Order: sequence, then structure tokens, then C-alpha cells
Amino acid sequence: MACTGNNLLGLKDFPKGLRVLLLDDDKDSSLKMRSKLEEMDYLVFVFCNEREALSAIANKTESFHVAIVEVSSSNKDGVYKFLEDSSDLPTIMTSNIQCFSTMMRCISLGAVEFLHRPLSDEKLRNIWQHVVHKAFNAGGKNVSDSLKPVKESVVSMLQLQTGKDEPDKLTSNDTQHSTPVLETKQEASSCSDKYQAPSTPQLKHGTRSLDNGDCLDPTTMSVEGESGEQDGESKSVDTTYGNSVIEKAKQKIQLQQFRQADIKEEHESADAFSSASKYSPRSQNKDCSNNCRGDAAELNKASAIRDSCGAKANKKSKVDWTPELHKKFVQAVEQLGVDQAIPSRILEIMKVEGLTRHNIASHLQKYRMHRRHILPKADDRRWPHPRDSAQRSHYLHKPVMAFPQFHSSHVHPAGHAYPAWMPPGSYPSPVQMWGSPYYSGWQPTESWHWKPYSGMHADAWGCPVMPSPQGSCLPFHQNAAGFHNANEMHNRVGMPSFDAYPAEEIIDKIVKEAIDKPWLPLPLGLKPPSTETVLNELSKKGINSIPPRINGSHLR
DNA sequence: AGTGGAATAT
DNA sequence: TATATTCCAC
Repeated sequence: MACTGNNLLGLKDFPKGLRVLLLDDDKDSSLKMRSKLEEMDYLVFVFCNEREALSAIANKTESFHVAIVEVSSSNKDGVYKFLEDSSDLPTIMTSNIQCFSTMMRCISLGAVEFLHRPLSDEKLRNIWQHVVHKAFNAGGKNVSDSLKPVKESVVSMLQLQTGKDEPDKLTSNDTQHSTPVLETKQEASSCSDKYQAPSTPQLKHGTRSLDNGDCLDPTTMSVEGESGEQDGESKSVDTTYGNSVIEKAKQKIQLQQFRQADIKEEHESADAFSSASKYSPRSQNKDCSNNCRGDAAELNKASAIRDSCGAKANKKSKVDWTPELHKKFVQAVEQLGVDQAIPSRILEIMKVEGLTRHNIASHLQKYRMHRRHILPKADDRRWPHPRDSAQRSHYLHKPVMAFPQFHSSHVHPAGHAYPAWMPPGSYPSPVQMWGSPYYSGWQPTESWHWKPYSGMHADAWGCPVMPSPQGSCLPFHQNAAGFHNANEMHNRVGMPSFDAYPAEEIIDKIVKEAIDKPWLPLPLGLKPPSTETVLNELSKKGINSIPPRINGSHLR
């Protein structure tokens, strides 16, 4: 399989004999990978957990040329540890998960490349590049014994290649990697320090502060639940991590997380879901009592290196109310009207597979509770008479506090991912789904797990979600923005404080918007007024037609 | 029996 | 804390 191209004859059977450390706690996955690699003439050594792998490395230093490490939501700790402790070994990450921070952290810890599954054969075959790269970048003296032969081999190959006008492809259809690598390596010694993977934008090892590199995102974890082992190489294995990837992941998340919740669902592919238990760095395999392949893997003995990893575990039973899901929920509630929103109907409208009435009831309970906090006694309130400004203010100031959520959805419209370099404080934390999106301080680890998909928090509790994309929240957002700056301090549960009241004119604006544009959803807390009152009001404002929404029918 | 909703458990 | 589960009235 390896070296099939004509021009590879000169390269002999180069990758042959390169020793690959394969760390993957999923048995099936590692077996597949192993056989592929062996087909390519690599020598593969499979490990189920990082301990075994690390001890193998320690016992026989430099006995591996390159490592391939599978990272999943449940084994990140181990993987990070492995990366930390095996800094000398070029390590390629593979994963089903689309978690940017995980990716970033791995790279920061020294991984040379992060490949998303499914892996193409080409990617796999080309892992030798990292070995060569290291061989030439480690500096003349520091080239380890195991790398010397590689280096010499490559040098001789290059000499053989001299005279050919073109470096050529190493494999029949390799597109990007091999050529540049081969071209560079002659001057590699003069090449500066970086050991840069051929296709992965990479940070210098250890340069990056990892203070916030934890992981972060159950939503992301959900992604990996997807039939990871779609062996078809159909998907392009693009190592660049563009927004499109994130977007795709986001789109899938919802379905996946419910699929996984469904007990009947059997084929869970590479990674079982463990998002139910929050990931806590540095607590390897600790909280895995009820599932976690990590445990199983850890129990494996070194002698059993090449097998016995299995134990796919657990189905997650908890529904993860991702922002998307919540958005859908709120949408349904809005559609039904808060008063008429009952679990069964919400369920109907949401049409989310796997979601049960109970799930919704539970969420609804929480939702209502939250609203109650925001709008204490709101139910008893009546649409205030504008003439009585004191009363109006009294009635409105609390409902109004929900507006910042519009801000959230507008300044950062759903579907827009923030650049990774954007300081975390620069965008509203998705964590504030239930509360104010304005708290911009650092979140506890488990709290900011949505960060990578920062677009996802677009809707917050009570934020009326538009059924159609009209940008219709804008007015509210603008209004809200006017006062909310004075209101950035919140209590510990993220609820807005009510100390500062919005300016009267802002309230006026909001009310006016609500009246003038009845097709927009009412801001949270603004109860549809009685027809009578409204008619009164409208006539005062010179409006004679009665918008359908105010008339009692629901936005559809 | 099925539902909604509050209370309670995990 | 978030979500599931239980309980109870209807």
C-alpha cells in the first residue's frame, strides 16, 4: 500500500518500520486504525490509556517515532497528560469531537496535528512527515538514535531524487503535505526552531497559556456521539478548523444529543457520551464510576496492550438543553403563548426526536420559575396606562430587564462564531442563558462549555425567538442597550439586578415598539394587554387598526 | 389512564 | 445547578 507511486521507488519503502504509538481507548477504533497503519507498513503499538503508553515510552525512550492519540470527551485528561509527558514524541491527535478548545489545547500541549475523523488514508499514511520533520528540526546533535536512521534515510532519498525536476507526490493523490515537506527539509537545518506540522496551524509548544483550555462544551461532546466511525472517507478531513465545521457541528448537535439519549440507539461509535458528567480536568477517570471507558481502559494491563479496551458504555440520559434546543423551546412557548404553553404542545411544536414530555415539563418548570423571578407578580399586572408614568415605570421596569437578552441575540446573532482569539469577555457568555448575558467575567470551567460555539447562546431565557428571520429583535436590543450598561452587576446566579431602572424614554421606546410593531414578539414581561386597554392606547396614538397579535392571536 | 405542575431526588 | 423523577390533583 505504501509507496505505490513510481517515483516512490526511490524512496524505497520509507515509512516502513516507523514505530507508531497508537493511543485510543476505543477498541474498535484502535483496531481499525492499527490495521490501516500496518497496511501502510508502520509498526503499530496500541495502548488503551495514557498510563500504559507513557510507561512504555518511559521504559524505552524514543522507541516510538510518532504517536496517534484519539481524544474524546471522556479521555481528555489522559490525553493532556500524555501530551505533557511525551513532549518529545510527535503526537497526532485524532478525534470525532469538534471542540475547538480541545483542539487548541492539544496543539498547545505539543500535538503536531489535530485530525478529525473519519481519517483519510492519506492523512494516516502521511504521518511519517512528522517524524521527518522532527528529525530535521531537532537540531543536528539532538537527533535521537531512533531518528538518525530516519534522517539519513531521508537524506539519501533526497539525493536519489536529485535531478528530478519535481519533488513529486509521494502518493497517488496526496495534495498538499508531502511536497512542501520534502522541499523544505534540505534546508531544514537552517530552518528555524518551529516544528510545524505540515498541515496544522500550530502554536509553539508550551507557549500558550492554558488557563482556560478546559473543555467546555457538552454540546461539543455531543458531537462526538455521532456515528464516529463512518469508515467511508467521504468527509473531507480538513485539518483547518473553520467556522463551517463549527456550524455543521452545531447543526448536528441537537439531533445527536437526543439520539444518544434514546436508549434504543445502539451503535454509538467511537465515543460514548459522558457529557452528563461534567468534565473536570485533572481528575482522570475519577468521576467515571458509572460509565467511562477510561476506567475500563485503566484496568487493562500492560500486557494486554493490544486489546481489551472495549467497554463502550453508557447512554446519557440527561437532556442537554443547549442554547439551540432552548431556543426551540422558547420558540414553541412563544408560539403557544406563555399561558397556553404546556409540555405536550411544546413537544409537538418542537418536534425534537427523543425529547419527552417529561423533559419539557421539567424545563418548563424551570423556565417559569425563572420568569417568575424576573417578573414577580407579573401575572397580576395590567398593561399600564401611559398617562401614568409612575405607574408605567412601576409596571415595566422589571419586564424590561429581560431585554438584554435581545442584545445578546443581536449583537451576536445565532450562527456567528466568535473568533477564537476574541477575548472571552468580549462577547456575552452563553452561560447566561438563564440570566443576563452581560456578565462578562470568566466563567467557572463547567460553566462556559459553550464558548466554542459562542453563537449558540443567541437566545436567552425568555428571549422571544423569532420564527422568521426579520431581525425583529433589534428594536428591543437597542432599547435595552441604552440602560443596561448601568446594570452590569448581577447577583451570583446571573440574574439582573433591579437596582437601576431604565430611563423613562427607553421604556417609552420599548412600549412604542411593542405597540407600533405588533408583529414582533412582545418583550419578556410585557403581557399582551387587554383589547380594551390597547384600543384605548392605540387611539391615543392615532393608530386605528388592530394588529392581529394584540388582538389575541398568536404569532405564527 | 393520561396530563400538568409542583415538589423532591439525583 | 440542571435535570430527572415522583407525587398528586384533575
